[in-house]
Amino acid sequence: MSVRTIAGLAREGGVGVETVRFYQRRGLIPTPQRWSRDGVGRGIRRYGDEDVRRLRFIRSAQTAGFTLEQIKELLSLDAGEDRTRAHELASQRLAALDRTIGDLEEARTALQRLAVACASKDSGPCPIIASFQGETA
Amino acid sequence: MSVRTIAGLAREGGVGVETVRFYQRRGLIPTPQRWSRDGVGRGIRRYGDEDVRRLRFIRSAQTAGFTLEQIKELLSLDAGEDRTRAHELASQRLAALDRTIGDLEEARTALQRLAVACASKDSGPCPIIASFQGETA
DNA sequence: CTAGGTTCCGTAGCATGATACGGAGTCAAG
DNA sequence: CTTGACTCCGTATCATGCTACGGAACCTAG
Repeated sequence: MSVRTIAGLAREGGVGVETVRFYQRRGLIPTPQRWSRDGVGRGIRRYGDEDVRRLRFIRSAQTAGFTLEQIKELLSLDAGEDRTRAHELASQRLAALDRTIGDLEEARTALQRLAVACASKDSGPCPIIASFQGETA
Repeated sequence: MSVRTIAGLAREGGVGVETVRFYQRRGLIPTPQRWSRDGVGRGIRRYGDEDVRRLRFIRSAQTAGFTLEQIKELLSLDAGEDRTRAHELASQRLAALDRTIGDLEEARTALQRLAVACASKDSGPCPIIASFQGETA
């Protein structure tokens, strides 16, 4: 497939149509010209594979923890020459991501402690707050 | 230390005073009675160690990905008898957390690919979007 | 050529988690 | 017993990322 409407783009990107529009308003995705084959009306906008790639990149970058503003910058960098800036953004995010993953693994430990503590059939409350004590946090 | 004002509580919990108030309004932290030694005015509220523990628990639980609403439930469960519900909440979050950690590790790989790709001194744009392709997503 | 599903677009509203403001009350040091 | 910092409280505002609405234009199948 090579050309699609906004609904197709949204579907392939795994988001809703309104989300695509939202990204367009924020300047993350270009708003192509409206186009009609027969030249009668103003037509509707059509999207290509490049738009799908951009949209998917946005979702991935979000998972990596970039804000939409940063993603916007990354997208502009993708076309530019500023390797330094791109590297800087990536490194910073990588460091932050490692901290986050560490925090999450710590949280995971506490959560498992909690799950175990509340699994037994003993009566009485399970120590929810206490399960989260003793963290490096 | 055993008794403190809201500013002390906030400091020990690592949050701002307004955040403590916010949690009180949401019912996550109790609002103690106002108290004045000399019985003249209406006094101010004082907070104990238990409040500090609750506040710290809230921050930890947030890291684990619970929403404030869920944390509110956990806090009420901590005093109650419903081990089943507590276990359920913990298990669900644990599963979600594992998914998140997995996603983040995938993102980390992509990010590292990006950092490496943009580290070389070659001229020309570095393939930011392309660095995020080929994920399991 | 028409019916009804899409698209377009501006604007409004929502969910979450804070953060700020302002004025009156309270406290503690000097 | 004043002064300056802190507290209290209601209400307002913010930041992020969507999600919804409504009416006119557009497109396509029958």
